[in-house]
Amino acid sequence: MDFTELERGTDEIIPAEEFRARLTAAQIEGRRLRIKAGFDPTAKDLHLGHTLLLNKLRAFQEAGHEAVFLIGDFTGMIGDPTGKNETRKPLTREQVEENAQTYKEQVFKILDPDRTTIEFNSRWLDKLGAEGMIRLAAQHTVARMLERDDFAKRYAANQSIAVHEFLYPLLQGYDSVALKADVELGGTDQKFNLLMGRHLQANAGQKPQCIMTVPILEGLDGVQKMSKSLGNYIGVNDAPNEMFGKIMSVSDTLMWRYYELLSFRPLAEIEALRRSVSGGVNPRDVKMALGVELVSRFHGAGAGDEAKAAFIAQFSQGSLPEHIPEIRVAAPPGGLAIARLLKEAGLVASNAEGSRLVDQRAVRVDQERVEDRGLLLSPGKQYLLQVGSRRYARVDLVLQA
RNA sequence: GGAGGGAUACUCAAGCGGCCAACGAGGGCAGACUGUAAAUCUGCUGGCUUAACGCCUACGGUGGUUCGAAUCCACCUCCCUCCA
Repeated sequence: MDFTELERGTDEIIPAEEFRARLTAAQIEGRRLRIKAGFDPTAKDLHLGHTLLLNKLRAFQEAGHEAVFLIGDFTGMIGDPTGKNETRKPLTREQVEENAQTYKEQVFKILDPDRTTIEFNSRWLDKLGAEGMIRLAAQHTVARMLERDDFAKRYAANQSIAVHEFLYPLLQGYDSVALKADVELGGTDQKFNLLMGRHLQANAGQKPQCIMTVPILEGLDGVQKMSKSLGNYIGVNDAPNEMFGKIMSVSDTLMWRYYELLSFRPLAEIEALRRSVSGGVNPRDVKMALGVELVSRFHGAGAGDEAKAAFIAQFSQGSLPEHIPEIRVAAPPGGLAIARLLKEAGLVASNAEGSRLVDQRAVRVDQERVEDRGLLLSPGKQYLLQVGSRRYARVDLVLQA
């Protein structure tokens, strides 16, 4: 039996031998395994980091197994403390449900809807009750809980750990018991939680799940993990040109990481690209190819090439972007100061920032660099505003009523 | 329950009566150079204002001392450590 496709791009499989044995046995018996991957609906949008897990889930799906896309609507109200050095503020049930809804639309860009089971963990956790919770908590010790990396660090650094944060891994583990999961997928930072599932399943008399971890995808900065709150993410729902642009802004080093983890190209092909770059090919072009692949994946065939063309036109040839937001702004008869206009147009956050940027020679009106922060623009005309190379607006300056 | 330490801007972190809108670092933004890359150099990084060394808001919260407080005092909230 060939495991390469399922095991590609994973970090750890525990226990590795059992994993293979289980797959083989399932095949022989003609049985489907339940593959669980949980998502925390604490954010509205999925980004490429999440797709690593989804891609993997899909691989299992294609191998004929049952993919369980678990939405942690109950646990989302706690918020997984993983990687955070502070307690998250709990979400309300409404927020969680709203986010869960948008998740569904996004995941089916990757998963096959007909072969995906969507579950919400409130289904069983709501019923658990205080008694159940206590019984669950009794199955683990504080000392072992503190083995978890981020708890250990926070404890050592004199940072607070709220008691309810200990419940998160327990509840996530209990999900595996409730689902009788055969395999659970998660990021490497989830290892502790995933192992908890094994522990609780064993206590419940179930065969403990195998766990598979996938690497954490670095964000655009190349250092911290991709996350919306850090603003270094590429969203599944990002517009094609924006998605392409973000990929192009990634460093050359990080580009290879993205190739490794996000591209569906065979590893041999990626290796060939790498050789071509050391042989003198411009890495920019290789990066564009990645952009085309990813944009097409999320926006349909052809979308990638269009985004590439738009990118070249705007940034390589310096022409204006296709879609420039148009805004109408009212001005007094004597004219409106440039900084204020930038603020009204939403290009800067405050008048002070607008003035600073003018001083920094970052502002253009009708393609002309503005040198004077005292510039007044008179009403009755349309102006093209630019701040830096990325912020644009076309403004209709009308006479104030 | 007792004793002690701490809370400063996006983050870390100085400041301990006026020279503090607050050192420094990181991050971010912008300019130069480029491939919207990296590296590097430079500038900016509270708001408002007809721009000035003007006004307003800001150093966990509330009060107080003082001509003047991030800086001193009291109480409160939260965090951490040790003891019980």
